[in-house]
Amino acid sequence: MTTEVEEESVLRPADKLMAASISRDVGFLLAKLHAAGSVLNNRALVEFGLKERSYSVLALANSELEPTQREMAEFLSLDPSQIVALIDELEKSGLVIRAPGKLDRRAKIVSATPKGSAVFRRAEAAARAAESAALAGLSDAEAGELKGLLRKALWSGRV
Amino acid sequence: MTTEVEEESVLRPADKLMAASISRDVGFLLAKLHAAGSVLNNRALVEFGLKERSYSVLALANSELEPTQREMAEFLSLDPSQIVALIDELEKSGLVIRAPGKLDRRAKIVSATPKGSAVFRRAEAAARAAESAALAGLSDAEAGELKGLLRKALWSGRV
DNA sequence: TATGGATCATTGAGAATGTCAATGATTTAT
DNA sequence: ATAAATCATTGACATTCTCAATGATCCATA
Repeated sequence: MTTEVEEESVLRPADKLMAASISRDVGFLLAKLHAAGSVLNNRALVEFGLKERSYSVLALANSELEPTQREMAEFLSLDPSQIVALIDELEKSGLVIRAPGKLDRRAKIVSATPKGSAVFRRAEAAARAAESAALAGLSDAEAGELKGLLRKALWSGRV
Repeated sequence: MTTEVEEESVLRPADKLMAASISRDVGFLLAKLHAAGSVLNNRALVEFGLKERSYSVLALANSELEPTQREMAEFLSLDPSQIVALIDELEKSGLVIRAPGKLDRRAKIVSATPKGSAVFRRAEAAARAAESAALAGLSDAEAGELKGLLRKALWSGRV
């Protein structure tokens, strides 16, 4: 997520490397598209005091699913200790609260405060716009297909 | 890329969070699939002394495209200084060499040594297997579609 | 109902990565 | 010729990753 994203769709020198075999590697393509999207995402989220990571935590907290921190960690592919830090931040900002799990008091259920919900709704709109920008090369139908394929790859048997 | 990847396709507790709005976010899906794939990739590459990063650099060096370090940095979405470190490693292992650019002697063209090519060929096979595993939920046709959509999103106008 | 082992959030340490500014060598533009 | 720009490199610093240890709580079983 280092290099800048060009506003214009200019033919850049490095694009000659598209011919290399690595550019048929899905892992590489995922990383590159994600990197480009992250720049746009973080740029869109900064006005809400959020980054991609804290945004995704807030999104889960804002759901009605009552996620525990551990569930968040697994779902977001992060270490539990990273979730602690992210939630500390969000809690300090008054966007989420921790509550002991109902069945299991070791676990902590994270939920958005009214303020957190309000911020999330606005941030979500900004994130959607950033996503559109990142997928500008695709039609709406293609973007939908992409989403569907990614979801299927992740949760094929389990959906 | 923290949490382990399950071998079996078991329904896990955190999967309930699929219902959250964030799981319709392409950025999130890209990150998650990439994280899962990275685990498999790095596991497959370790026997060659490579990681995902050094593998991708070696792949570019192994092409006939004579990439400069700067082109590699841009193409791989990395900072030029990270490329320096990666190539230092690969060069120390005798897998690549630096040569001054023909037109521009400031630039350095990185290319694979015969040993580097040999290692790459074997690593590539392992990486392909890892990719298949990461995309086990998709048919071959779907995997191809996914690849095509990712490439189009990245290089729409410029292909 | 007690006890041992497992799982939760949390902390902290150290490694790996990301980010950025400064440098000398070269190129490009004037 | 000179000035500005670009390349690889270095080094400093911030962020993120990874892992092991801890106290609290849960679960299984004797």
